[in-house]
Amino acid sequence: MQPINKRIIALVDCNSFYVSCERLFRPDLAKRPVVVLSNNDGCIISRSTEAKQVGIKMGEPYFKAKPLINKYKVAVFSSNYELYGDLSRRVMKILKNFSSDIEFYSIDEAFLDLTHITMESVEDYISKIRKTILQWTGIPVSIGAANTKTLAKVANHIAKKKKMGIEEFISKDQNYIDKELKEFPVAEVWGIGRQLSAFFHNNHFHNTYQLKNADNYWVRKNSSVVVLKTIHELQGTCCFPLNCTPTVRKNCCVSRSFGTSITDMYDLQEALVNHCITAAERIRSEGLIAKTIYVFIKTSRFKKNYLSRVEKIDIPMPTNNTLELVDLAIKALERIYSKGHYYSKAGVLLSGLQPRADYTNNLFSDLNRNLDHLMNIIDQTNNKFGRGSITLAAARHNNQFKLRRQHSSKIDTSFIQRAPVVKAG
DNA sequence: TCTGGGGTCCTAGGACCC
DNA sequence: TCTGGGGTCCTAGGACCC
Repeated sequence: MQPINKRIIALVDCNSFYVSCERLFRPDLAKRPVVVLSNNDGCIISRSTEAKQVGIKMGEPYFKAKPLINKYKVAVFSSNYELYGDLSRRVMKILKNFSSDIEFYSIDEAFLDLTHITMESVEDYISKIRKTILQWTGIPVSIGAANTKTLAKVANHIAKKKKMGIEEFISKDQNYIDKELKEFPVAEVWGIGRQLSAFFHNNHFHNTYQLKNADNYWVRKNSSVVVLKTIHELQGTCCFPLNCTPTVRKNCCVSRSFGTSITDMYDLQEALVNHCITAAERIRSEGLIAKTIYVFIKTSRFKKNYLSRVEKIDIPMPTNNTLELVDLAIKALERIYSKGHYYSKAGVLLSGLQPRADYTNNLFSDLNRNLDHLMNIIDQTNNKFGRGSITLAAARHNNQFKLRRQHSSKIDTSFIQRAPVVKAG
């Protein structure tokens, strides 16, 4: 029996999003291979189709990919999150016009509930979405539509290979979908990563159609409940509903690798203070307070004598106050620091987050009121005059920690001073 | 020389309690 | 002193996602 009112879910995914953002201001790169690098110009995190075709792999370290990059004259960009964030907001804003039920899944992806569209008009509708985004922002997207998120993901993968950039399973019969699933590698299913695909491969599941028909009991016994849900989703039963109201996050982590490794505790302290300031600002902007703070430092895991240390401190009175958090972070660092190691990364994780408004004040809460007020003033000032206009002395800026960012386009479409200049005539 | 950063959820195992 | 069963909570580690 067919369930009544089967959902129609579309997945809109921006093609090679970071690369597409950079290309907006570099039309000369439209047909050339392009890659975007992670922080510190470390790894390749976005590739144009042409870059994929010449064999550059996702996540590959930049220095390892350099021979190919030179050989094929690949254009290289450092990541520019101000630009990507702004373009993402523009794309999402357009999507809201097409459905009010929308889950913003990542910087370049969103699930839309299109149940209000008739089955017959789904193809036209998603095609219209695609054209509108391309016309209004210049960003190419692929769209897949199906009854469940997992199938919409499959459809999206197929859409990526089609010229029109769309694929829908809504008006198609089961034979059509099964035929596509037989061609679809298990490793590409949403929720099946490296370990699980190896596991299924070893157990003779070679395509997604076979996975879809796997024995439930066997799967539950030998794998996890998440995989079982994934299989139900492949069969067309919704197990991962759309999450349209953003939930309060549970953690906030700020960490960076250093441009060059450091040994001195006060250098580590300076980096951690900066991360702590960022993390505190972030949770304040979301109206949250933290119950626990973790501080971690580590040496390079690619070198000998890898060292990774973490210290957890439970905060007696949950807070989002920079001064208190920085104080705790410094204490934590003093406990875990040991001399003579070359540290390559440090970070702060604020955990047990809860809305400030939900927290019941106690006898000592009044003590914090002045500090809260101070934080408000600092946040307002920094919003108005730019980040870091007011900061802590302990966050003094040392160039040593500056990220390597040698290939940045430096364009920021949300900040007029950094908009590109066009000269006429 | 050079190897990102930020999330979520599940599971197993230990501590503790009745 | 030893023993059983059942429950909760926490944590670390693993797997996944983008």
